[in-house]
Amino acid sequence: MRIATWNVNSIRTRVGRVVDWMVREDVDVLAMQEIKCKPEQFPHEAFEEAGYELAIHGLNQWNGVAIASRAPITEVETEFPNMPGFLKGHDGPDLPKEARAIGATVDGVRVWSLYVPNGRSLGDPHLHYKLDWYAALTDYARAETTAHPERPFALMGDFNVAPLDIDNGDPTVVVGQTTHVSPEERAAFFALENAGVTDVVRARVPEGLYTYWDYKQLRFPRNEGLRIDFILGSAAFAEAVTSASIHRDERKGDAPSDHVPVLVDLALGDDDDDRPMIF
DNA sequence: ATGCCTATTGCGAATAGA
Repeated sequence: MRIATWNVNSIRTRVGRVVDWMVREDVDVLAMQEIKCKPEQFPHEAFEEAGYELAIHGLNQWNGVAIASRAPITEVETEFPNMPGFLKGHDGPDLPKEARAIGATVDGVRVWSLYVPNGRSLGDPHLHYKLDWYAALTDYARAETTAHPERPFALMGDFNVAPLDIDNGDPTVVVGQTTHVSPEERAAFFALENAGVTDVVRARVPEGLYTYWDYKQLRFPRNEGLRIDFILGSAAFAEAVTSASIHRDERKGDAPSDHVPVLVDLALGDDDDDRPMIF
């Protein structure tokens, strides 16, 4: 199974690019973030014509997540337990939930497409929201990997943290001045990894390969990006991974997303794609 | 450097992204 994540930054603007890439790369499952539309606005025909079914969670022009899959999608959820909500200017326990998470089961693999809150700036309430979101996600990951250790489980998406200094090549992203690299955000990311899910891509790609470059200030031509998009897999998921790649070329050309896709190849027990069963 | 990129809503300026 070839499974990928991509912050598409509006699926309506990017649908041709996204489906072309999926077909070209023989992708079986794609977790998308920032679709920026409601389900009824999603360009589903292009996916269906290419052989994919969809699970979509979008409430308005902000955020929005989806999963496309060649194999049937079951057990769709649009939030994890205790996922925080957010409403600017408000505080409290019962704020509306944003469209930042969708979970589904495909071929026995439990996958989530996640768009972690940005944080906006140091000291902004949105940063507290981001850290609360991480804490609830960490509790969920620990519970899920403990309850079903045999089931491959993956958290995929835009985590909006550059965990290591080598993941930050953007000179405007500075420890002590901006989000994404603060000790608190990095600690939240590492706590998530310590809850039973690990980065299955890092060891398989070159150091200093980013997944995001700001549209401004020639960030991409200067290669001043961030590595903030990840595939975090449980032990059962991680041991099935045979290869991984970051598709930097998808930042080139006309009307790219500011993020590029991240892909892993899984050798599952019932995988009949590429390896004949030998008796 | 007084400007910077893109998308959405809705038709312009505001919000958001990171």
